[in-house]
Amino acid sequence: MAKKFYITTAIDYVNAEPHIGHAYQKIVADTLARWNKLLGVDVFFITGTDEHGKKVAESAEKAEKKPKAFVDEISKKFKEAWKSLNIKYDRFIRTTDEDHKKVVEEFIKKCDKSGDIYKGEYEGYYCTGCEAYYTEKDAFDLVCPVHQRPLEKLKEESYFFKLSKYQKYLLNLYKNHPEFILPKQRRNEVISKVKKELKDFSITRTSFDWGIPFPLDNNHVIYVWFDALINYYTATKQQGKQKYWPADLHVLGKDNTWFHTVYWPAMLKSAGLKLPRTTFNHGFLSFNGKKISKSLGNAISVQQLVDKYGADTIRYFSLRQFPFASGEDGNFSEKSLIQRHNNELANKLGNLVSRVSALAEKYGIEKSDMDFHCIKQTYAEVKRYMENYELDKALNSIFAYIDNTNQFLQDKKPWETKDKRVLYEATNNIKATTILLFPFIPETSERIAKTFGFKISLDELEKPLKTIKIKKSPILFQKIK
RNA sequence: GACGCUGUAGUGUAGCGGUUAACACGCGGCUCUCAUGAGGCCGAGAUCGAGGGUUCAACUCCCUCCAGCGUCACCA
Repeated sequence: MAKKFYITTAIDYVNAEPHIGHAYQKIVADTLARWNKLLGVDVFFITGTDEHGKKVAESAEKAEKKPKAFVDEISKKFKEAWKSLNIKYDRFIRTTDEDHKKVVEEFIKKCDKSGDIYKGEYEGYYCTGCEAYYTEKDAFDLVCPVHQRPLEKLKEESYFFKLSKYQKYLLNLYKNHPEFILPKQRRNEVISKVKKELKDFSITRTSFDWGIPFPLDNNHVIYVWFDALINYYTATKQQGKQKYWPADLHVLGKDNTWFHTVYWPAMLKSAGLKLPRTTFNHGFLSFNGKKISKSLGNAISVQQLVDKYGADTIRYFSLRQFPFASGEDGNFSEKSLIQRHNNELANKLGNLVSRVSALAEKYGIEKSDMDFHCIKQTYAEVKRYMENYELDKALNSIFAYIDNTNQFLQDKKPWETKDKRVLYEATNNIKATTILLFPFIPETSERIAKTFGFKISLDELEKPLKTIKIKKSPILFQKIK
């Protein structure tokens, strides 16, 4: 039986439209999913939207829409954005999906059976003007930052999850499974915080009703986070998908780290379910040097970007520019994107395909006993990088190989010698390059494969190419500016 | 404030005990002409944040300092 790989992205909160920050995460996850598929692994890849909670209810109200109509609309935009970027997921899960609600209810009952849910009082600082609670961090001097008036200390009935009970369990988990929290610096942060103190957390609300009803008490709805995390489990409860549980990799932003590395494993333990293998907590992107912020209104839409630059350019740039594995923040600058598009995609890859296909059309290709050593080596390198989430380095390796092929051509001068075997070799190199590039820039890879008539599959990597008639490729990447 | 991370050519990064300190872009020169005014070759450019220490040997380990950044739970 093939090895399985269950990969998820965070599900996005639908109080605003998708921006490049959301897209970055999906691109990485899609590339990892495609890479594993290429390796012959049985992959299950999900993404989706998180649609409950107070903020969504408020945003809907502002837009003068019913919550459901509102989330339907925004959720659709996320779906469209991922389609335009060729994010090929197996399920797009929404927390308003019927099966999800059922699974969440069952999940809570299981936690209750374990004795981890109790009724208590949620205490916080409340502003009647905002109708919201503030933490002491947000509200200096316990004064509402919006209304500038003192906050009231209020109590509200709420159900709690016994997180405190799992402190030792979690610390053990981090110790015995260092790969549970990647990258390393995030792990350190979590460990030191968990060591300090772990408080139980409130899992229900009564002040609004846009949420899944709490199965143990109908006056309450479930707090969004508790409901949202369970989506990963829900997706595997579908027919035939049970075999994928637990997740092998949760890809998420560092703002979600605490929930995925503390709440989530404790919840799963409580419900008697297996834990995911790895959570990868990546950094944030800024856009042209500025923080992406809904309030600043500078969140450029994914659709706009794709229209402007093309899906593969966005994918390539996102994966090549930022050292994903480091977990550091990065700056998505259009200037750098254009540079990389022109130099790397157009001049190196695009031009190589163009020159080789033109030569092959003119002179033809003829099978030769070529050496696959370099191809094997590049593949091994790329594989190693991919295992470590070093997508930028993997691309660098592939492009070094493209440089090699350009050098090889310069050296052999097939336009003078008309040596069909040289062209055959160059064509094979392009084939290898294309196969390795497929997870990163699928659309372009497919176009190249069509020009040279090969299948995108690892089996083809070292197989000799069929000597079909080749026609000059259309331009793959038009230069920008 | 607590804890943690980072500081390497103009820019983005790699290296993490012994390298002529690497790669990409950018920059300067030369060159081919099959190709998207693309490609190839050569070159300039870094006393590896500062100061101590450990070591036969430090960008690489330790300490101090300076600078920047991150996390600090109900924010998807």
